[in-house]
Amino acid sequence: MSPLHHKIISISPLKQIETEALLGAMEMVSYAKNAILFDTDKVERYVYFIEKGIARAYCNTHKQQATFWFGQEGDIILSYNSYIKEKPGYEIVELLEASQLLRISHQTLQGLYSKHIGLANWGRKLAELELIKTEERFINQQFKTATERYAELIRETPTLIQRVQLTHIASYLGVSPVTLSRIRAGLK
Amino acid sequence: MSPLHHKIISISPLKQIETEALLGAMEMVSYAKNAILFDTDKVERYVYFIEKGIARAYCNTHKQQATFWFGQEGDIILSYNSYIKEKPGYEIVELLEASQLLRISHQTLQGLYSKHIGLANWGRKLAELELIKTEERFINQQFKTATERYAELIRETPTLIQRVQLTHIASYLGVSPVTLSRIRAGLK
DNA sequence: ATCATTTCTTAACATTTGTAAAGTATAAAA
DNA sequence: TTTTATACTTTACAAATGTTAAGAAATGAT
Repeated sequence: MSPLHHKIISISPLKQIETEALLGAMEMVSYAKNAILFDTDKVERYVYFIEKGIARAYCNTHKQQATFWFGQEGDIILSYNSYIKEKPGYEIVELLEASQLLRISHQTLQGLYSKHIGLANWGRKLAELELIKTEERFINQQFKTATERYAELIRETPTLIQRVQLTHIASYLGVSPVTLSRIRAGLK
Repeated sequence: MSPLHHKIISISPLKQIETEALLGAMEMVSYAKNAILFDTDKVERYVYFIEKGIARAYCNTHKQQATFWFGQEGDIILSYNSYIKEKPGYEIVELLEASQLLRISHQTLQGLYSKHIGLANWGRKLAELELIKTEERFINQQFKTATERYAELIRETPTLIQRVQLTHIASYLGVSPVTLSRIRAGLK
């Protein structure tokens, strides 16, 4: 069992049969660098877990690409908007490197949720963990300065800076590339 | 069955026995105006639904009270941080009016989740819906101006402005009270 | 009703951030 | 390698926001 498999099933305690049902329903897919995984105006049919690669989610606002999420190995890629509301998502997900992803269709997952109580609680825990992450990022975004957030980013995900171009980091931090340059110059 | 009860059980399809188990485990509690519902450094034991009243969640940052959430009738009050991690939350929840809340203990809820698959999926849906809300607010916060966000707030929750003082609204929008005054003056 | 307190607005000034443009560095392509 | 394109930094200036302080409005208490 791969580290990714292990991470997926350790989200919540599962019975043997539930583990097999979940992992058995997943398949590995490969994408080239710069591939668009999700696009706006499409209802996304799959949930993905990143085995290898890096992903970026962004919205197209007034003439800008507004980056609001990065995913690396072990992270989940999921349009909750598209998934819950069964409407086209507002986000675009792009793969910044050649990537390998583990995927499972929403339809299959729904079937598993309605059959196995362990998997229903697994899905609950998954959503709850994602919610905490989003909530923490929201609070950080609103009440810390861009300088503090950049320092945190370096501390907590130092590899990200090396793998992602700074224009995307700037957008993610909610400042212009110029301001990010000034922040970086000031921290030296 | 009250409108709040109805809203709670319509989150996800439940069997009769599940509906009864969930609603039967809830109790109504009353709080005075300005009561502190959650405090930092305490692990919160209950989840609340607002029957009547209005609530505000905030963090204490460098000399500021940073408001990041308001709840009104029908909304859920839940410290996911405290709940999932079983650690003290970072947030304080204050009731801005005399309030009536429906509550259920985390412990009871966990028991229901492990017994009834319908309730496990109800809890999943609940977390997923909260996640979408948080995600949307995050994106709004990062990529819209304070003026746009204030206009949206008036459009979508007009009663909020009347029930909550503007310093809290300003904090919620991520700007100073002075800037909010300027925004309001500009929209006339 | 009157007084005291709190909240909101307005103004002046300082600071920060964005925009535009130029230059430098890096990476990709021929 | 040379050329081309892209990404990053720096500068100068404009626009927006924060801070402080003062006055107006609203609220609460006696």
